[in-house]
Amino acid sequence: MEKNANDPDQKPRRGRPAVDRNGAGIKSSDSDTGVRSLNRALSLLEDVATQPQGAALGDLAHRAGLAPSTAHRLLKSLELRRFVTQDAERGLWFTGVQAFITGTGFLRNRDVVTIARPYMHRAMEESGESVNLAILDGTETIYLSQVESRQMMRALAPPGGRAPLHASGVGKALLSGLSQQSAEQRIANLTFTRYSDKTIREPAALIASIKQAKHQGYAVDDEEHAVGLRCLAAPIYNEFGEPVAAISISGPLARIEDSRLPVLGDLIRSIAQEITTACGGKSPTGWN
Amino acid sequence: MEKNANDPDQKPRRGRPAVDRNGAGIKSSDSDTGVRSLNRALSLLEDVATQPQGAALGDLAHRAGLAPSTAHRLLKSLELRRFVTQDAERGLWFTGVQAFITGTGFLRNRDVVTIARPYMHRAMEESGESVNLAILDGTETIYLSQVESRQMMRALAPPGGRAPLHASGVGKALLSGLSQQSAEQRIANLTFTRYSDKTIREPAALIASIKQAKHQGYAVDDEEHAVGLRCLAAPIYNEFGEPVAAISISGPLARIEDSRLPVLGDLIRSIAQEITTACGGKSPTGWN
DNA sequence: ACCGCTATTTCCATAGGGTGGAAAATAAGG
DNA sequence: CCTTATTTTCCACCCTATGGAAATAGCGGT
Repeated sequence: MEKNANDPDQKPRRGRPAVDRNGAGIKSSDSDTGVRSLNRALSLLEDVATQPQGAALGDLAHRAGLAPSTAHRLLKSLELRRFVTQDAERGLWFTGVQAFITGTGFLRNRDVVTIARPYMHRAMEESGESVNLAILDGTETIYLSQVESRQMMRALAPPGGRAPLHASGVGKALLSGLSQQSAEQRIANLTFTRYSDKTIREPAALIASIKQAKHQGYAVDDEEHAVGLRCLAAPIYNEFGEPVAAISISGPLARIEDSRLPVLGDLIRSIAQEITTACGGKSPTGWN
Repeated sequence: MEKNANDPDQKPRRGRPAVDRNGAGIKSSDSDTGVRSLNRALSLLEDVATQPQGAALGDLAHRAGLAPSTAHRLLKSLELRRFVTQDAERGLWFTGVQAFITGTGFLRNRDVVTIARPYMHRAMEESGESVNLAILDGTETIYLSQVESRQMMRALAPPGGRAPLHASGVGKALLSGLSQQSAEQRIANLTFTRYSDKTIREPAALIASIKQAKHQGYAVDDEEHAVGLRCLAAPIYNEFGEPVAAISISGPLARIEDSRLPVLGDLIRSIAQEITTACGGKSPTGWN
């Protein structure tokens, strides 16, 4: 994915060659490129999606820098296609089914999600904790699917959610799957946001942590993203030995004690290996 | 959801009242309502999402009834926001990350319970019997919500209550939604507690009953849990085709006669299907 | 109960922008 | 090498999205 975004060497395809109109690939905030009404509608759609409690027309219009009437027309148009829904009583706007259905089209391409599903179930059964699958996207990871633990208290990583590379099990696992060079390159672009006292806040420490992860085959997030939350993760490789996804087990500190770390670590590592094999992938051979 | 579509009794909200401009709530195919460019872009987006192998510009334009140049402009605009991605080598279009992220906003708001509610009401009205929603939890099912019948004598399944997998309509419906392998695995762990003369007490009989349920699309509990109580149930699936919940109609033997079984069975099956769709789920494709 | 106040929804004249045909550019096929 | 298929760009026209204003209706204070 995202081949156009970062690959400097793309094979030319048919047709008149595309030309980079705006200097860099910088995403202009709203105007100046693309179809205006579409851009605005997508802004509204994204905004609505980030408001679990529902969003009011006025606020949406204000945040998008639009006149209420314009925002209203676009929302009504989105509603017609079921991309958003309006609450009948309070008039608040929510994300609609069609947006979800369309969005999951993203998953159909990557059969990793489908293939991994039964393995994730098994990992949940064997560990008793929630199991997540995530992919790399720039300086973040994005959760694609989750199998929830049956415990009352359980970790939540809703599909579509994001996690930082430097402060998540899946993030460190994905980094550990890259070559040292690519990993350090990505690390150089990170902003080390602090989430807890234990959050890694400098490149050197992160690189050390990743080296250890690479050595033992799984990455550990020990309350680095949220207090009381521990997480063990391992990378899944494609046929080129590139990490395409990572799988993780996450649960409360109370249940994931020190003594269980090696056990669960080995579990997640071997399951990641199985998924890699099932997908037709292989672990990277060139160890650098 | 869809409160505006079928609920005849909506509370009026603030502002100028909405007026149904086009006679029925009929979704006009493409034009005549809404912002045109947005409609067209959403058509393209939906189309792209249904093409796991990627879609070519020409085909997309043709299917949407657009000039290639127009389709291209809209797609480029969607690409800018990462709602679609273009394969660098072959120029094919795929669903983008942002569509996925935005779409999952749908899950954060409205869960199965909320979405199912109006459908449960309808099922109650059409059947005259109590309607229940339950989820799978280990070797039991848990009732999440109920719409009570208006009859004097009616079945009660209070939210929070539990029912065994082998002796309840919802239990058997949930099992029928699993792959045969997972189902038999769970059945192996059951203790076949006896509730009535008709309670199924051995794995083979349960498997047979579930196979029939899978075949006809709904499960039947014929006084297997309580004497005089009959129950018809069907599974609700998530986006992975996994059964996440089941909906059931339950009432006294006196009212649910043999002749009504197929009728009510079809009712509950089709309503479960509707809820599945409304939740963004899909029936399992790979048959065991 | 009355009266602002605020928020949503509709309407409409305007002009800004989306549209589609055609041309340009390129790869694939014969 | 020439033709065909496909993508991408360009541009003048005219349709359509735009946003201010009006209409409608809760909400809250007095």
